[in-house]
Amino acid sequence: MDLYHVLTDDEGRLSDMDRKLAQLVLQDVDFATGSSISELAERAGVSPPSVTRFCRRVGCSGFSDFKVQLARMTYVGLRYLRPEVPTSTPEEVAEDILTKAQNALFHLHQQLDPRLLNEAAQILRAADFILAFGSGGNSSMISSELQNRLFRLGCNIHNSSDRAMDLMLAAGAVEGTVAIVSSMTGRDLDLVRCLELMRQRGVPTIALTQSGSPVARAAGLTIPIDLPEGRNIFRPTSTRYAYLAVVDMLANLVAYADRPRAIAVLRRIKEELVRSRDGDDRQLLGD
Amino acid sequence: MDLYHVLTDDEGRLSDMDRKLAQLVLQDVDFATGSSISELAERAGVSPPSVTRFCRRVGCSGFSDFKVQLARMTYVGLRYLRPEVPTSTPEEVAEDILTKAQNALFHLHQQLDPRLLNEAAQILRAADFILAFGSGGNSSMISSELQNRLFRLGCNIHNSSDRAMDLMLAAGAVEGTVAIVSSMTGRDLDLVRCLELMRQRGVPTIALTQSGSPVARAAGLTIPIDLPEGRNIFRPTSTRYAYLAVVDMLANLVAYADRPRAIAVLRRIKEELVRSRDGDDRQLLGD
DNA sequence: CCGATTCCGGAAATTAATTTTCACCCAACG
DNA sequence: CGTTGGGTGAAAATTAATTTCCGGAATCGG
Repeated sequence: MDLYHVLTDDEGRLSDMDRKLAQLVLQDVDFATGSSISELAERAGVSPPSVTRFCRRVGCSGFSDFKVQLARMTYVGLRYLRPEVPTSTPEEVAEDILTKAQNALFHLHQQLDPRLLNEAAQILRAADFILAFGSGGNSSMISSELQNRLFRLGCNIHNSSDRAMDLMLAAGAVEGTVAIVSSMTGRDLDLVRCLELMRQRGVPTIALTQSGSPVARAAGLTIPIDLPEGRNIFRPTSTRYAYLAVVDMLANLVAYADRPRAIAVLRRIKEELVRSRDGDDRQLLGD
Repeated sequence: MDLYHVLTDDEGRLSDMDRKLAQLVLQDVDFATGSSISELAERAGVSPPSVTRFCRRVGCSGFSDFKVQLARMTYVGLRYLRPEVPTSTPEEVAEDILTKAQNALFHLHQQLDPRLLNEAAQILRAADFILAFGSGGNSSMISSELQNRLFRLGCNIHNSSDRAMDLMLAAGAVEGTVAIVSSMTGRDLDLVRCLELMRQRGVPTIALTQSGSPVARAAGLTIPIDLPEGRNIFRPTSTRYAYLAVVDMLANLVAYADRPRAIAVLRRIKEELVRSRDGDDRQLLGD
């Protein structure tokens, strides 16, 4: 399924010739997708049958299928293969950012476990009160986004990006509270402390973070978001798209868990908005 | 080049049969990319040569090239074609959200004018002080994100999501100020008022909004973000990804406009962060 | 309304590409 | 040193794509 990983041969499954081909293909994906089997074979210095065999070994049904898979992979992964393209013109910057964002979403898709997501949504749904923590430019955006999305669904929620405040909130959490935290590095020790405090007191905790990190270990339920960091492609900047998508998903699932309530609240908010504007009702359809 | 638009036949350039084929292809891209020319021809009820001719007419060199182009296009646009998949299971919700987000990015890519982007970045770069406005759950995220990204690059910037405050800030803006506003609907009349106030006073204004909207008309420079709203696919929820990407691009371009300054500021911030954490230096590499 | 012309699509033939078969070589191992 | 297994390329076979050519339908002019 994941052609890219097969081609990079992480497991060493490929023979010498296969590796030569894989390298050639990765080096110039456009050529590979555009050429015929014999052109590719010639450039690689092998025979056409070898190319066919190669395609089979990497999991495709034939050369034609290989090209399609390759093309499908590239759109998302092109920059990933040649990461250090210097980006300086506005076109390049735009392309680069979009590709990285799409890459982040793509990888999220590959690793996401919907059951965990759903479990988290059910916990949030059942909460009397939700605390959303996350500090630093990136995670604070996520926690405020959680607040923004969930209050519309009838959840009582407060978000905080203030570490000192977080600790107090955590220490003072009463029964019925649920905490959801975000940390891209997973190494925010104040946050870990908050999670520990709350777990001791029986407050369910959900973390959006790197798996295996201190924050992940301290949380009751972790939704792991692990984007490859190789070659500095997945910096927080692009990782945010994945986090944001997870928030979107959680909000959707919470909404679906109790549609009537969500619809009722959304409608009230919408009415209020329409009243304060020039009849524009699009702003809030959000979900 | 842009296969998707040719296939949707916006210009009515295609013949009846071509349209039939285009529709079939769009309906089931997976089948089209996976099948042979005769399979596709049979399912469409046409002859293989017609398929070849069709491929030529839509700008490909042949059927094989067509499949590759299609595969390249698809990954991003797939769900757009079958939008009303009812989403209820966690898997479907996850898939749906990711696809919509990728769609939004895809469309942004298609319509974005990098020159405008660069122009905006240069204006921001030259500003003594930047005001970032945007209210409501979505645009307030964007304005706070602008603040978060640009202050790291050495820009003096303040963001506000408070309409009353916005008006005061606009009225009081001194020379050297630049305003950048975000409005997904473009119908925020308070924002329009702010823009008018500032333009009168010679304060350059940049808007991220729908083209042709009141906000767009009131702004000095508009970076249009028009995502198709048909069939409710591009609700604000997914449009945010596009807005966020534009912020990313602007931040990048501002940074590149004066690398030394950006690097110096980033380094200072990073040092501070590392000191306050357990040596984790990844959080801020942002760009 | 009729005939000619043009455009378009399909059948068959042609051509090109891919895949299979088969024979060979090299390396590893008995 | 021979044998066996894995892998390779040449050639053949097969399959797929494309071109050619012809026929039919629509259109326009008479």
